[in-house]
Amino acid sequence: MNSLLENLTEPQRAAVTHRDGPLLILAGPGSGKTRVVTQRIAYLLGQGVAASQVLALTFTNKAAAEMRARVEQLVEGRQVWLSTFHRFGARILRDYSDYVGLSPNFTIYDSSDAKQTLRRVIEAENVKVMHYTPERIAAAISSAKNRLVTPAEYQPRPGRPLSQIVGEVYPLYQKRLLASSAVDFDDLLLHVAQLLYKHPEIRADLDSRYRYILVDEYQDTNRAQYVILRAMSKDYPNLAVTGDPDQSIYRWRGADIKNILEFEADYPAVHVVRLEQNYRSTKRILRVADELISHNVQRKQKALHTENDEGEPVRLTVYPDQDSEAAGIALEIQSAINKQGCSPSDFAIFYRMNALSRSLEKALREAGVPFQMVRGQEFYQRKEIKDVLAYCQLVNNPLDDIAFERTVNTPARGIGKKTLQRLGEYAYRLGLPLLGAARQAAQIESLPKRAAVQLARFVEIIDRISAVAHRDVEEVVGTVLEESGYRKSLAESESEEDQNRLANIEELLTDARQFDEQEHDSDIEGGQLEAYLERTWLVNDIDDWESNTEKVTLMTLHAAKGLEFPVVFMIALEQGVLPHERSSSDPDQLEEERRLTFVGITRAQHQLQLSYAVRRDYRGQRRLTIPSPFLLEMPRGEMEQVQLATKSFPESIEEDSMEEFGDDFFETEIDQRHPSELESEALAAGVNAKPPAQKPVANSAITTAAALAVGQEQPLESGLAEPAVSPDLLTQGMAVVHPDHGLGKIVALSGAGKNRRATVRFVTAGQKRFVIAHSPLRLASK
DNA sequence: GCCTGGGAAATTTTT
DNA sequence: TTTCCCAGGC
Repeated sequence: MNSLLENLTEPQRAAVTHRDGPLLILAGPGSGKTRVVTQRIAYLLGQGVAASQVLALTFTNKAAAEMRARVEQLVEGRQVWLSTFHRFGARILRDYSDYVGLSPNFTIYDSSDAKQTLRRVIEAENVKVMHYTPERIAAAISSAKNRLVTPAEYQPRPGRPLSQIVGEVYPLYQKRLLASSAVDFDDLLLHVAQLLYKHPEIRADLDSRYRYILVDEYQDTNRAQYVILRAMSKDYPNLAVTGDPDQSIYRWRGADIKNILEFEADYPAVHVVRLEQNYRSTKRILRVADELISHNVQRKQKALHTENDEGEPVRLTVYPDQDSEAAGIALEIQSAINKQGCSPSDFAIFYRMNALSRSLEKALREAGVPFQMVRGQEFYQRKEIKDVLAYCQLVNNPLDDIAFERTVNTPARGIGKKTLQRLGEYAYRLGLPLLGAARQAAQIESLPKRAAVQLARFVEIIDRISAVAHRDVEEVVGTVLEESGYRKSLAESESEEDQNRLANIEELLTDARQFDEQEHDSDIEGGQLEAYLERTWLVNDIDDWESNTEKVTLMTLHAAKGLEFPVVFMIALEQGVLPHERSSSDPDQLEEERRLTFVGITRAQHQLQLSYAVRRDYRGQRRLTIPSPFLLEMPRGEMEQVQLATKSFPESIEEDSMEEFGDDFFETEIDQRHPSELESEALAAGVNAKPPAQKPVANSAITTAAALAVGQEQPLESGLAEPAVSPDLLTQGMAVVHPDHGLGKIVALSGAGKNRRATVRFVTAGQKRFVIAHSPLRLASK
């Protein structure tokens, strides 16, 4: 046990060994916070606390997985409950579902299901929504739920049309969810919070069941989470929270930074530990981060320091456009791997929005650098996967109308809009779920005989699946595929797209089998299927991000929180991107964007490059950019600027041709300045600008390599391909070249003339669909 | 009832 | 640029 504490600093040890009473760990980035939390768990167990009395809550699945692995290392085989808040909420709700009006086998709707439900409600009740989209309304409802405002409590504000609509829709929406025995993500917290304050005996029970609660990223908790934690720490106030106000980046989801700023007021007996020594980054990186974040007003003063090396200057690189930004980074990584023996996993590239990753993917692929992208909700969100899972969902919860609607005519079995409308009316009148109504199809007068028969057949399918619902998930899924005819309909299809779907479905079977093998000790009463479904709803991907794989990591700044990498690239530090344009009006939101930037910077251990592009194409539009104001808030003395610009810069924005890549595309000096470059110029002047020739060797070598390669790329490509052809001349099986994806083969064609589309399978980039007339596809020459 | 094509709208971050 | 929705034709 003592060895457990040996390598800890004094404050770390204090946090680990604090036994009873509230504990606030203010942990700066890279201060060993996760280590402290996991060791604390081990310490408590070592002190004789039962594993079942410890509850550790995180915000994301990634963090939970990471922590679980570390705890497992420290105390093998001791099962502490460690999960995300939402998953915890789901488990609690299973036990107490009837208290909140749910059945124990309730469904969890993801945002698109929730949106769909909202649509149905608006439609059915004929609510006037004016110009407000379902998304806007959903966001407003979500925000109310996060603030713990129930439908009954919601007060529309006069003069706020959106709130008037929400006041009308929110209760209907909630009623609909309950009727389907479904919850949305927010309900997982809202219901639990209500349960706790409405039922003192349940509160007391849970409070004593979880005597030691640890919370990670406490700065990101919202009102509902706050109330849940308070309720469970009354009789046993052994609540240990860790967090860093400077890393609060989920305000938009209702996170209330006050929760952590006022923790000491909430728990007067609190013991506060500050972890301010950073073990991750170089002094220079840390100073840049520290100086930037000091521009925030809403924060707790913190003295970050490190005993690490001074390190290299933080680099600020200006690229002419996003493609050279991507190519430059890709080549730099490539050369570091080849020449310096770095591993691809040493590198990470962060961006503000997923939409910014495209150029990077392309550039890395072309450079032959392996990478992994962390994108939320990949696999389980695919249409075919959701279709198949919807059958399982309906079998698991027959009240689930969304699942019914999704499955009833997928694959097509002749049950159309009219039939569904009539069925819906009947169900609504009698207060039945759609599946229940379908069981009575023969008695619905408005339904033609044929439609009634089809519905009855569908009900039979569901019943046949239900018959095996208690078996292993793989068998359930397999039965769905057979009985529903889903597999057959895909297998019969000629299109490559459907073949792909088929492959995905096979993957789902594999996933189900793995689940059966690994999670067989599940203690959920509803059995395997329910446990599996819960995972598909709350875990965003089958294979989450892997830290020990030999790949470069691409992710959003939000996803990067809690991670660290030797070398970090942050792209698009541009006004409107970082900070995001939707945050510019509100000072609070601007502070959050600054924190987001802070989070990104502090992920870097040894090297950090910030970059922006002078012009950037975004949703089809070319824009000249303005450098992020955050760059001006960073200490210039710690930074060095690299400017890659072009002589032959297009004079007008309309000019959409990029063909003038020449040998002199990259210049080390700016000869002819584009108006927008004046901005970057001004910035450059302050930032220790050095002529590239005098830069450190490593940098200049890389820069030159990047410049050369990018400069040559274009002629190389065009040399390989023929000029564009008329769309109708393309036939299946033809070899084509795409500037982004390289060589591919046409596997399917549809439409004609300028609407003719081609599905192309690329050698390296997988399968893509194009409108030929608008695509840069060329015939490959022999 | 089903499918296709055309047009319009919407684009942050995650459970 | 992509995605979603709807109308119209088969």
